[in-house]
Order: sequence, then structure tokens, then C-alpha cells
Amino acid sequence: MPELPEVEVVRRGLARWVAERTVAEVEVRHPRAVRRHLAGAEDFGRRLEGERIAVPGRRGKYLWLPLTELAGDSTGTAVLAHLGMSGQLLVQPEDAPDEKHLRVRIRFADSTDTELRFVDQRTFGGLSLHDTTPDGLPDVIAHIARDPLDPLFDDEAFPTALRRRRTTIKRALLDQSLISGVGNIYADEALWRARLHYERPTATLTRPRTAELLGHVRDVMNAALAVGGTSFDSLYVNVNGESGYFDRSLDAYGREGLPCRRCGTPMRRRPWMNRSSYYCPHCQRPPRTTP
DNA sequence: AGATCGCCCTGCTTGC
DNA sequence: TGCAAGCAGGGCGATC
Repeated sequence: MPELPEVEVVRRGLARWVAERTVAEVEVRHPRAVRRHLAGAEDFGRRLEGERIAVPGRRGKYLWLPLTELAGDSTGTAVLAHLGMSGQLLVQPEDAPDEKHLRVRIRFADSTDTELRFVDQRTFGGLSLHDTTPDGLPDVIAHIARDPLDPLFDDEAFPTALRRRRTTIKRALLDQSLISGVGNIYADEALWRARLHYERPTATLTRPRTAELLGHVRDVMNAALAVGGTSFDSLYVNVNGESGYFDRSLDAYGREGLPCRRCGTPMRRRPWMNRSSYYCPHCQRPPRTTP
């Protein structure tokens, strides 16, 4: 559920409440939450302790906490976090009761009485420690493409890269090595705004049409970001445990049977890749099937 | 080598 | 009432 806007909301919360603080103690309560840290839970905790956290970074749905020495020099490492479907990074008072699905607790060496908690019901997400590349990116996510809110995203190269994939548009939007940060919700929203059917072959999209779609991706993500992201239930919250409001503004996702906000035609849901695609059968005409 | 598929996981909802 | 199936679904490794 957390896609780029939700992850960015979390990143901003961490920048405010966790940056500049020094790790005192790490408690891994569920080994699966650190499974991507191949050296194991104990190593994960030991290597974090005593390090200071710098301003968190983000690419697509990944975020990371760069680690520095106390003097401020980079250690060349960062704690990488992915929220998966149900992960939360919460800044909680130390005496707050443990959440049912608390997986990792990080305590700090200061007199502020808050700690960082990774809570994850479905354990698709996790934390891990990695070396960073010269541009500060954790090395294991070097294959993740820049996201559409990244100032260095290459708008000129995108249509070309898109056409080169012989696939359909929604698959391409969800391909994190082509464009990152887009998940099922914002893909459906952007396609609705662009009046494009999810099975439209990428090869049939002109450069202007692709540029327009990219603009819609950015618009819907910025709109969601402005209201704290999308929350359907308590599974997605910011670091203070608060929900976002963008679910009220969704035009496609979850609106099966409800009238299209443009033309009034009942919206449809179709099974797609073991999940769902929501679309307006009038505004988003299916492509002609080629023999 | 790029596209596709199955699997990981828990809790809520639905249907018999 | 109780149980099982269905659904939510991102990312990765295996496979074609």
C-alpha cells in the first residue's frame, strides 16, 4: 500500500524526529524483518549502535538512513528500509506499549524520550544495513530507477525506454527498474487521468502521450503528498501514527460500480496479475487486440 | 536477456 | 457457528 507519496511522508517525519540522533540500542524482535541483512540480526544491531543518523534519503518506495560518525563524517553505510505492504516506521514514546506487530526497536542516546519502531503486520517489508555508492545510494538498490519526483529523472529518455519494453503500460509503470515509486493505486489513478487503458501496449504510445501520462503520474503523487498520502485503514500511517486523506480523492482505485467522476459510467474492476485494475470502460477504451 | 510466474505473510471479509 | 477460501500486493528468484 505505501507507494512513493506515503514513503515520502514517512521520510519527512524521520528527517524531523530521528535525524542527528545517535543509536544507543537495537532490538530485533522478529528475524524476518531484517532478512535482507544477510549477516544476521545480531550483526545488524551491533553495527548500528553508536552511529549517528543523517538526513534520510528516498528513491521510489525505498528509504534509507545514512550513518555518520559522531563527528559527522560518513561511514559509507546506510540503514535501508522498505515498508512492503504493511510496514510502519513510528516515532513513539519509550514507555508506549509495544505494538502487536513490533518487529524492530531502535533506542537513542539522548534525553529525548522517543524511540524508532518498525512495525509490520505482513512482514513483506524490512530493514537492512548496506554500503552506499558514491552518490549515497545503498548499493543493493542501484537497479531501482529514479522516480518521477526526482529532479534528475530523465524525461527525454523515458518514452524511448518505455517503447523498448515490449509490454503493456501498467506493467511498465509498475516496473521499478524503468520508473520507480508507482504502485497499483497510483498507476490506476494516473491511467484514469490520462484516459489510457491498463493493457495498452507501450509500443503504441507516442512521445507526447507518454509525456502527458508522466505529467499525470507527477500530479497525482504531488496531490497525495499534499494531504499526507493514501490510507484505507490503519496499515499506512506517518511516523506519528496519523493517516493521510488522499483516499477521499481517488478517482479510480477501489471505485468498482461507482460512477466515473468524468462521464458517470460505472467503474469496473478486473483481475490483473493476481491483483486488481480499476478503470472506466468509457473513458479508457481497451486496445484493439492484435492477432 | 527480457518477460512472466509463484511465493512470501497476516488479518479481515465473504460464503457455504 | 465454524471453517475455508478469497483478497490485499511489492519484490525477488526461478523459469521459460
